[in-house]
Amino acid sequence: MADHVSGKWLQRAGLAQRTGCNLETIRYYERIGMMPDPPRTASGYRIYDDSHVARLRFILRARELGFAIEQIRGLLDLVDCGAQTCAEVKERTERHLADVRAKIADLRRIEKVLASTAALCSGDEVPECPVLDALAS
Amino acid sequence: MADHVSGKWLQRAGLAQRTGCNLETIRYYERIGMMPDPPRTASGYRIYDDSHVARLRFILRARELGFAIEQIRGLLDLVDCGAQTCAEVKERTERHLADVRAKIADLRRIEKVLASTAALCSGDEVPECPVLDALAS
DNA sequence: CTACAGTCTGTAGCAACTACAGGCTCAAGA
DNA sequence: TCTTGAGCCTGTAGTTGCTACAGACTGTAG
Repeated sequence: MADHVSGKWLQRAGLAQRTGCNLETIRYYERIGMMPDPPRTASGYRIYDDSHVARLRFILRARELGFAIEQIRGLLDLVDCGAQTCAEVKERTERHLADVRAKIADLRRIEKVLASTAALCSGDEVPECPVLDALAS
Repeated sequence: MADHVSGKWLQRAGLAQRTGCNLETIRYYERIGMMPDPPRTASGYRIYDDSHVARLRFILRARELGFAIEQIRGLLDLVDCGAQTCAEVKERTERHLADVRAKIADLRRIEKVLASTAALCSGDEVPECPVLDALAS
């Protein structure tokens, strides 16, 4: 049980540290089947290797780019089957990109309303407020 | 029990219809204390009037502008106490605006990465894909 | 030999809803 | 008058993506 110190394999904390992933999130990904059930030591401790590091990094990068868990699962399924094609992945990426752009558009609309309404505020210690008026109207 | 038809007061579905709010969401807002517990008919049906319509619209508008429930609760608390000042509301609005702008910045970073990576894709029926490479790297 | 850090499991909580199931009530048509 | 069906009631579970705990066990260092 000292090989995880010598670096031959990793325990959960090691995987977390190598990937920047939260400790509990690893277990969560295993539970929902994004990460495989890892082999165990005789006493039940999880054993990870570089393949786990790579897969978890893939998931985390995709999450950083805003892909939903189910979308990432889809990508991983493709790759796991060796069935991925650049055409398919590109299409999925562009669909996701469209979602991202829609969210940006939503937020920019919100930003405009907030900024223009707040700009009407006197900022004085008075009860009347254009922001409240806008919300109540 | 016919006054809600004549328009003197509203039942839950009427309030939902007047505000565009989902039926169940009304009950949810009552449960978490954003909306007051409404008076009831003898048989337990909720009774709403214009004050409920106004308050619910306030909440829904604020939600549309991305305010979190707790922020809205804060604004409503101010107003309910008559303690609101334009200065205070402006400050809260600008804090929220900063959050919105941060989210936009995040999404734009994501958008750039997605767009530039997808642009590298051949889109062909080949297994190699720049998007997958970027995620795996 | 004993601390104590690390791991294990199951479960509960977060935001902000949404959607049932199973039981009442009310108004309208036969 | 009776019945049908829509609408209301309550409690609870599901959603997404984690995060955090409690209580038990294990492994290592002093």
